[in-house]
Amino acid sequence: MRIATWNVNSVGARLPRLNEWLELASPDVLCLQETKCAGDAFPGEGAEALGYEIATNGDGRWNGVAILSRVGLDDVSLGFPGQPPYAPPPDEDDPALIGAPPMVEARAVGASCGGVRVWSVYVPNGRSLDSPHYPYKLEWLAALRTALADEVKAHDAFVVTGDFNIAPTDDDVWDPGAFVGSTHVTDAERNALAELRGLGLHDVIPRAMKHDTPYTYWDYRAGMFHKNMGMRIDLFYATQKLAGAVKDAYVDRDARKGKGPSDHAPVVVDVDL
DNA sequence: ATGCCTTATTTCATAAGA
Repeated sequence: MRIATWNVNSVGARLPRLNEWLELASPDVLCLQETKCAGDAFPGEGAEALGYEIATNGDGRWNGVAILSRVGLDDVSLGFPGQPPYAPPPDEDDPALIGAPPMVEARAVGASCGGVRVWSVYVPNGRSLDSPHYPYKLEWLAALRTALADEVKAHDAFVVTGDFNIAPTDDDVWDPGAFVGSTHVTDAERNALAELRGLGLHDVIPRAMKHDTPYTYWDYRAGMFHKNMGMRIDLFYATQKLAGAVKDAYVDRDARKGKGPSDHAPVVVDVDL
């Protein structure tokens, strides 16, 4: 069984690359993040023609997650119990936003696929350490851990995967010095990952395919992909049952090349259950 | 080696991404 995750940075803009990649890599389950489309607007005809069922959770312009599966798609959860809304402080300069209800964003979708409980997550970015988005990120991760505790107990074969927007160690960024004072590398964020692992989840680290650095994201700007100035922020956290069944795991950096790529590469994990 | 930013929208400018 092949399970993959990919932040596509808009499924609409990435549609030709996505459908091409589905045929090429032929995953049984594909978790998507940053689909950037409403749930009922997901352009899934190409995937369905290849035999995939699709579960989507979408907001529209931002966020958006999905699971594509050709090995069954049951017990779909849009978001998780207790998922906190994003509620920034009122913006005095924008009266239209004052009094707007806080919004639970489309950042998580769960489903049971071929005997594996799968969650596709897009963790909030955090933006900067002094932004309200940063405590939101930490709160979101704490709530995710609480919600998944029961799921991990209930499913031997379990994985939560996607764009965590956290580099687990300094080895997971090209230059730790460039991140001093930034999000994605703080002790608080890394502790949140450690808390998740504390549920009994294992970080399945993929092969890099090149450079011995299994980065999954490279900024579009300044040729950073070509200089291998990247980060490993797309993670695959699996129970022992699933992690112990892994036969191969790799970053498909070829998908980061060529015309119209996402800024993230897919992570592909092969398991023999 | 595979190319020097991209996305959707409040569109010819902006916010967000990480």
